[in-house]
Amino acid sequence: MSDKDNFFKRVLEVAQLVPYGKVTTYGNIAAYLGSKGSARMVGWAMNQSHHSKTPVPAHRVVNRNGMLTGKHHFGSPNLMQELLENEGFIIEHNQIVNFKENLWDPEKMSSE
DNA sequence: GGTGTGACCAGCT
DNA sequence: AAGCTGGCCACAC
Repeated sequence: MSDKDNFFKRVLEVAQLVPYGKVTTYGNIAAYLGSKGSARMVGWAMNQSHHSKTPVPAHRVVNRNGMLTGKHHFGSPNLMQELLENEGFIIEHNQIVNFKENLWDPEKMSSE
């Protein structure tokens, strides 16, 4: 395995672990990886997630406010919202209304 | 090899 | 109260 992919790939893996109808935050993923302050890196990995061979549900990853900050990176700015709404989410002003209700934490799995 | 930036977060002014 | 800067780690030029 490539050692350089440790963080980058780890973020993608966690993102792929997010179940249907659930969302997680950059900070949670970063904290789960042990680097709470590297939330930016999580977003960066998401940017490269398009480059990743594996399909990454980046639309299930939002910021701490539940806002679709990265919707602009999905190819279509409304694509992210459509995907979330398709999973039963309620988006208002680019923000997930029931975000907190469907918030999923990687640490909560504790299946490591 | 140094500088800048990036889909963020939290603290300080 | 709101705005801004710093900090974190990795990648591109």
